[in-house]
Amino acid sequence: MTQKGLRVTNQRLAIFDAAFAQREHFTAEQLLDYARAIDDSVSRATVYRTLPIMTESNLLREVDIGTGEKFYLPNQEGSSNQVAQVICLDCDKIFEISAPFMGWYGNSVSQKLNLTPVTQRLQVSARCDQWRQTGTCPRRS
Amino acid sequence: MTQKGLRVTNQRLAIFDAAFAQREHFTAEQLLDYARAIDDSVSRATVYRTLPIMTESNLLREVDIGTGEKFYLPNQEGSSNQVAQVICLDCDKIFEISAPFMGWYGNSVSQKLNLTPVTQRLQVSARCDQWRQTGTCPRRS
DNA sequence: CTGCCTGCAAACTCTTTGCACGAAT
DNA sequence: ATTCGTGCAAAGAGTTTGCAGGCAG
Repeated sequence: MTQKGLRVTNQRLAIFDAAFAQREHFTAEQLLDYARAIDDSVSRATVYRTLPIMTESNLLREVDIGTGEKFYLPNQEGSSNQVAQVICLDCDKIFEISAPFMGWYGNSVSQKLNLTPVTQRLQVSARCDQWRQTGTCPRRS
Repeated sequence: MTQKGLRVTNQRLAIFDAAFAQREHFTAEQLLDYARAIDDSVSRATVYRTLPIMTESNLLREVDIGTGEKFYLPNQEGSSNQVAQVICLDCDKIFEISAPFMGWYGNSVSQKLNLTPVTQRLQVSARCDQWRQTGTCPRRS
């Protein structure tokens, strides 16, 4: 791990383990809780200093849905950047959906400006009809 | 303007005029400056209280590109919600591009979850090759 | 040992809000 | 006269940073 001059500390290990144990989106504050359950010496500052390292290494993906706080998700192997987020307005859950057409779309849209696309995000806010009627959210990816 | 119990104040007029005079994206802070040039009694609080009124009335469109601050743009007539934002990573400019197929994509992605799409956003980050080579950004919508 | 890493707390940015005054209807 | 709108300043949420000490290498 010293490849890039990064040191292996107990705090970083706890944060890494906590992050990779998650199967759903989490916030910085939640990650702090999870990491402290492993090593209670982890501080908020270290979490905030470690998150950029992990996202820049493509270990985590950062998801900003415009709610003030950022969400993170472990980057599964094989998960590309061709992913759309569907946010359910009824249960506030974030679903990640494969969107293979997005690459083409980003290209087509960028070409009009003579630009080269780097990243692209499709974000859909949606309602769950079943939830509104029955009070239960049947489909949870 | 009293249709909805809203009062016509000099501050609101200044903010409205300042907003509609813009042809590019602006922030709340910039709008404060512009409005104060018209009526220097306008306060930051009033700008922040007026912006939600204008976006909910569809007079302005709110654009969040995940940089911490929100951007706003006067809603031109005929501009639909089928619009994608292309952010140039070199000049930080935000381009609004018509994206007529977005509705279909939102549907297709939501259907996998049995959800009904409400709003959708496509955001592309891109590089300007010409800017990186020549130092000038030739294409500006 | 050296220098990166850490916790703490303060600082920062953007936005929201409580309060008493002021102005539109 | 009534009620809504306003400025001010403080509060708030989420995130970043300066500093002195600590630990990996």
